[in-house]
Amino acid sequence: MPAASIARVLVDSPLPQLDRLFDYVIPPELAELAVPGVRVKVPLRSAGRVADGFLIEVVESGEYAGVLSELDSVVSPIRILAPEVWALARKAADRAAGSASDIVRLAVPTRQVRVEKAYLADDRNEPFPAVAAAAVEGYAPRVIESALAINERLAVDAVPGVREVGDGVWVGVWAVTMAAAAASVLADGRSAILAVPDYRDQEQLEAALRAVLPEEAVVRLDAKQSNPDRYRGLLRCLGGGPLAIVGNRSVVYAPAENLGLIAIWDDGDPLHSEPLSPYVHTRDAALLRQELQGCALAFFGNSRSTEVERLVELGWLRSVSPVPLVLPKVVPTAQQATTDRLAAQARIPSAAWKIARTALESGPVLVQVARPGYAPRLACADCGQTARCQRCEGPLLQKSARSVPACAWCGALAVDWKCTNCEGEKLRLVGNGATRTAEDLGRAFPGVRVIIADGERQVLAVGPEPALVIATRGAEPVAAGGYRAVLLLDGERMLARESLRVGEDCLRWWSNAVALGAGGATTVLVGVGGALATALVTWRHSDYARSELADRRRLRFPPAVRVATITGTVESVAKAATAAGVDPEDVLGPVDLAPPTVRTILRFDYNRGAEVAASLRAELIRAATARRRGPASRGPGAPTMRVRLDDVEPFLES
DNA sequence: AGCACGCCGACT
DNA sequence: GTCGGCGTGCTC
Repeated sequence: MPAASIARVLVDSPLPQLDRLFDYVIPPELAELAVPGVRVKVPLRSAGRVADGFLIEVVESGEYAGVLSELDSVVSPIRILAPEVWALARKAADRAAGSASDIVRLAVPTRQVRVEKAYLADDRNEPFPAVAAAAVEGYAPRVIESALAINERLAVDAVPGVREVGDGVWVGVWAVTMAAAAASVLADGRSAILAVPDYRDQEQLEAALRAVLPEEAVVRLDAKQSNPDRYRGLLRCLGGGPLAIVGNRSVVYAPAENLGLIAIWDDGDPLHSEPLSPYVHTRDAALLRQELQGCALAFFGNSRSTEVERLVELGWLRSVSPVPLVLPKVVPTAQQATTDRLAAQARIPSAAWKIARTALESGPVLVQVARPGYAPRLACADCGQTARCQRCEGPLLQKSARSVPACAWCGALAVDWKCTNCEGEKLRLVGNGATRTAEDLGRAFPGVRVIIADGERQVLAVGPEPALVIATRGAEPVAAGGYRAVLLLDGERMLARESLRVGEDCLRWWSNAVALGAGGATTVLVGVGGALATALVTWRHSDYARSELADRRRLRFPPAVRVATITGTVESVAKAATAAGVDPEDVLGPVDLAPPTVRTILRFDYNRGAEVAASLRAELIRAATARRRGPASRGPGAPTMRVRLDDVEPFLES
């Protein structure tokens, strides 16, 4: 054993100026425990103050010229931060101009002492079962399996539809495909990481995995779990055998043994965008990890994001489509006044009403709407001005037919409401929420059961019996046997959202609803035409993504370019923008947010990414170190500078 | 973040 | 000649 080794330690602190490794002498009594990956405590700055950290590496001689302190203690012998996860954290943080410890915090949940003790005491650790490969169906034979075996990177168009994977349990075919892909990797003795945006997808994927893998081969790591459960899952990953690790966004940082595949479902879903600094998107973390570890990588989706399409065009990802192609039947219908009495009652085109009526004879029908509640907006009955809360100016809405209108922001009931414009006292309902649509449809289809599924009333699955299922976008339940028809009612309203990504988002919402239909089911897209309707009807998602990406290139919008959003004082933002050295034409702003905060957006090409991120990072450290400098940035009111790279919605507020 | 170091104004 | 103001900078 060498006389005095040095431990290089990552201190667990969000401060940008501490985001590097610190050297400590390993005292002889800790020599055996001090190995890479363990949690440690180290003295920092003043004697007596200890900070938590992770031991990253043990070296013979460090670069630090000064006098070294001693490692205080090793918290636990478990090497909880795997070396490849550390490498990923460092790389992801650098790309996002953030701190590696912020990523490590996502990767390693807080320590659970009891869980750890139980794990260490239990040396008969669960065995890792042998796994048989399941064929990936719906594509050319063995195309996906062979690609995964040689660590290819794929963009896979999902097969629309649903399938039964257990006793009355139905899931999207995509989940069956991903489970089979995972099984083929596990059968090869390698692990698979499977990332899904939300718990509804998670439930489906887990059900599909249970059908092809033994229970002990599946580990879940998701935000809905309790901390001890997550920690137990993480320890299980360290066990040494091949596993399918399922979870949402931060599962991409799981310490998978012998990683063979990272698979991501529906990468366009905004839930894949990490809301915590440094805001690294699951897709980007997966791409970095694939490069570092050389495993297979696959993006699965019913639609295609412009980001994935860009990588396909670059040749970084290979596009794989189902064989034979599965084309759902989609009919666009104009939002026209109808002469059909019952259809008029339901406020839907008569064609849609007729299709729904026929379909309801054999099973459930899905109706997708944009908003929950009864009336999403209220207006003055006399002058038409949007009604606002008299206390806080928030918009009024009505939750059910007989409830009193209330403020969407503060919840205050709008009693004794008076129009600020014309003194009118009567309110008029504007627009239809899911509840109101449900009432209207219920009247138009007497005797049919109506089920409402939205954020408040979550329904994961419905049976094969005839029923009208009214769901807000993204909250659609899976129907046993698939829906016999799908009505996309609020397309026009969904498109009215002001966002760079509206088209892409709408196509994703609609496609995910279409994919829940049974084979042969008809989807009616109401009130939408043009390129989006064409894309849905032809089911050529890559064509749409390609033309969308071409538009973004023309306008220099992401993902054709990368963007950095900088907020802070006028001076700090201007300084950071200048230091980044991007073309003046690519500096957008500054625009005023809440004074004295301003925001500037920088655009830059991918090949300049590392450079720009490093320069913004340096500026952040400077701003954090030299706080309270000029009189303008003095005091606690001065906003701290913030940097966010590759925001999904860079041109919108918040 | 904390906390020490350091360079100018009022004091025994 | 010294005590202490807080502005500045570092943390192995």
